Amino acid sequence: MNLHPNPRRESSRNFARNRAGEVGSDSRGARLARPMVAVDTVLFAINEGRLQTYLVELVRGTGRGRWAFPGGLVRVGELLDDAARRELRESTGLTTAYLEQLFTFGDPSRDPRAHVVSVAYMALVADSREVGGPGEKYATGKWYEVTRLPELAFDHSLMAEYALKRLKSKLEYTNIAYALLPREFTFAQFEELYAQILGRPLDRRNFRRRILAMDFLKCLPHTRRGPHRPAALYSFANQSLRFIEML
Amino acid sequence: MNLHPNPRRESSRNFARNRAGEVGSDSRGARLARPMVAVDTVLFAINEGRLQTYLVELVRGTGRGRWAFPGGLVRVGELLDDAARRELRESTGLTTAYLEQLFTFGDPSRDPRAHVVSVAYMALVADSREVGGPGEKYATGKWYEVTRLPELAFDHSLMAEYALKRLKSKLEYTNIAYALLPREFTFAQFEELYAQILGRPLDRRNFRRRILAMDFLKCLPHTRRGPHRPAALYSFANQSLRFIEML
DNA sequence: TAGAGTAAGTGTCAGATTGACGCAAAGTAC
DNA sequence: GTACTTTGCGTCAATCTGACACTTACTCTA
Repeated sequence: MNLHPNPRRESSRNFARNRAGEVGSDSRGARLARPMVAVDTVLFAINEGRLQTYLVELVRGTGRGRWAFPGGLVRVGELLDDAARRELRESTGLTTAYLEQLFTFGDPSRDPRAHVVSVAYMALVADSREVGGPGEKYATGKWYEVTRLPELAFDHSLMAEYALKRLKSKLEYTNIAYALLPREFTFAQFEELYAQILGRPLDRRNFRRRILAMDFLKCLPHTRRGPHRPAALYSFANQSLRFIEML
Repeated sequence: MNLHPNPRRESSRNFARNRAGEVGSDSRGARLARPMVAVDTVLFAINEGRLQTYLVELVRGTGRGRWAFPGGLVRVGELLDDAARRELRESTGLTTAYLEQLFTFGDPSRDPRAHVVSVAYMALVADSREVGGPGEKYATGKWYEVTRLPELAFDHSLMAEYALKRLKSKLEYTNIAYALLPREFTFAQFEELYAQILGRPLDRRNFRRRILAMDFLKCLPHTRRGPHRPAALYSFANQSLRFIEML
């Protein structure tokens, strides 16, 4: 990050030739004999109390007609995070979302057409209605419950698994839930979110005690009124990722 | 992972052209306008009771004379893990080591010569004496204490930070220490390893209680004899990564 | 062979945390 | 005002954690 372009730099072209030579080049020539770099993003949201993820239907290439997470090639000069954000914007219209790098999948056979190294991301949004159409690149875009995904293209089911695992574990020791909830919410909503993602019921009283001890929620002065007893409203003290102190 | 090369695949060349067109191509032509993919490996070992990491001195290019973690470009058709293993073998002679993917660094300015996306790995060896010379590619190879690293090339100090953080946290909830210890060891060695990596002293009695409760060590029938009271010898029940049950 | 030196090995107690458990309060709808 | 539904809270027992110091077992040397 603290690197400055060197004034006496070699040209990119020469560098490519050097490095490719260095690693032993492919018969088709050094310039083509390189894997490509892509990003793919697993986008999560809670819809009607269910954890869902956004899939797009592929129109081109081998995966045609199959479902996948939105993604695409990284451009030269582009940050990985920016590439993920750009692809997400192009395929969902989202301009802001929580975004986190997950893992990089590089098996040369993961895409039958070419060696594409894909950096997988996880993204979170609070309101799936912010997500527009699938853009021009894909046929359809659709939310699926994470427990009922269709068959996915490439190695995207691995990515799904990985993303869910990461989300689960970050729920336990960070305030990451802020990215999946509206600005104000009841404790019941909050608890349902945890139960839904962790995939198991939680004891209401113990859960409340544990969460309030973590001290990242603040109780708002007003309440949500409805057919039953009014519910206190809460919001997050920080709308950015915080790690909970663990000993 | 469960993808098979498609018999009716497009040629790699066409695919590259399609995809590059799809993302909006660079002025110098689609084929060159792609980031390169590299791997870099942060290798750890305990030497004389200190956590150290292996650095190589760069001979070519901009970083010449500076220190860096061993790494290099990924070849077409090569798994990322294999690339990391290959580079590690070429620069240290190591044929086996614990290896784990850490994070992918893709800032286009991280290498002033070209846009190189680097997948960082962490590797662990039990005995640094297994590590031979730096191979042909580098001028020198040397072990440095993690607390006293020289200035590093590229963004490698970020990688170092990242690797150390990962190692610390995995110590807490896995048996990863097996990869840094000889087959048999005393409890004192084990404790020193933790204290060294975590960077803080541990209470011997509490630590022993906690570790033995995790139940991944087995006490061997023989002891290490020396000038003082004989020490019981231990070894790991599993020589592969296990996660400790946490509620 | 006895005493000094050194590292190994062990137990307790107080305070904090966790998990199991059920009932009263506050609204709306009829 | 009664029924219904959701919210919101407290206690107890068991477990876990962190602080804390002395005894044991061996070697070396005088």
